Amino acid sequence: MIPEAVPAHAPLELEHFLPYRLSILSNTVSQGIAAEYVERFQLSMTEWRVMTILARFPEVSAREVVERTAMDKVAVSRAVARLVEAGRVDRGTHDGDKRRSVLKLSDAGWAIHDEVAPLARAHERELLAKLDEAERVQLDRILDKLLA
Amino acid sequence: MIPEAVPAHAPLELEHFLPYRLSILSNTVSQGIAAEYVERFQLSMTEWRVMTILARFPEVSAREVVERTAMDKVAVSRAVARLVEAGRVDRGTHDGDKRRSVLKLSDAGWAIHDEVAPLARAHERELLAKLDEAERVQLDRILDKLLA
DNA sequence: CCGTTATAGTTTCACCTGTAACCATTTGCA
DNA sequence: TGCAAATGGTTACAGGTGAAACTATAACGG
Repeated sequence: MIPEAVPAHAPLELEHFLPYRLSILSNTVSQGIAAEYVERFQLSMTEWRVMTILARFPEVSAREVVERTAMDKVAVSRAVARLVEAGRVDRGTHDGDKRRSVLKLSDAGWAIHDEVAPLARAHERELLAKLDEAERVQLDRILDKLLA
Repeated sequence: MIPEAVPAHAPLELEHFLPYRLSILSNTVSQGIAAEYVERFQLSMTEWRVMTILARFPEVSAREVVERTAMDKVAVSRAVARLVEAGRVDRGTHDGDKRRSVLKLSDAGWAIHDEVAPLARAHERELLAKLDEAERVQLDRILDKLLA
């Protein structure tokens, strides 16, 4: 038996470690977009996410927002409270179930949405411009699988 | 001129919006891994990240950790402070530059590293198992490009 | 040399976040 | 019916986070 050298410890190589790379990429991208609206509209990232859901599915309850965004229910509750406070979202009560809220963008909310959405899309395009068409298709398929 | 209907507003479709999908995926994966060590070792995600850097690049300064992780310098400072406090990292001072710290894992730090690293790798394997070999190669190339 | 500027790292502050406990309402079933 | 369990949503608390200000040391330029 030849004596072994130091057992090596096998450190992770972060630069090839998928969860790490995803985290860096996601943070970079999201913060890049957020930088455009956080200051300009005093709008947090969670608030913006809620707004995008309300834009796409009007008259939903807070619970549906939670389901559709995978955000924490407390985070949604607070984001909605701030949006209502700021006059960007109208909150009503569901007929027949007084627990449920009914949320929708106000005119002011829509105005902000219509300014921010194109900025967000532009960022996405910029990101995707780094890939060729085949790669874009591949990425889409891969994300579908990983998110399933 | 035919009067237009409602101007449409063109809401983002989050479920096809790349930054959003990346964010969901990244959070799911990172939290899945963190769930394994946060409770068990009283170790935060930022502390673990610092440890992985120190495992791979012994004797670095806090600044180098910042550069390699894209983490905030304040976050690193605090994570290091807690790790030192817990006896998992030894902090020295650089010869010839008293501002710089010299960080490395202690034996206790290595022991934790050697337990957590395989768990992290197992999670990565589990995630990648959803893809076939061609897709894994594609994903790697795509991430290289997007992160460049 | 000596004063200005830059750098490594920490502290402070104001805010965001998740967990758990909570309140009000509704549902389910005995 | 009527009461326990479930559900929608908020509040309280105990951290975590980044920006900006601060301290100590080092580098630079006259």
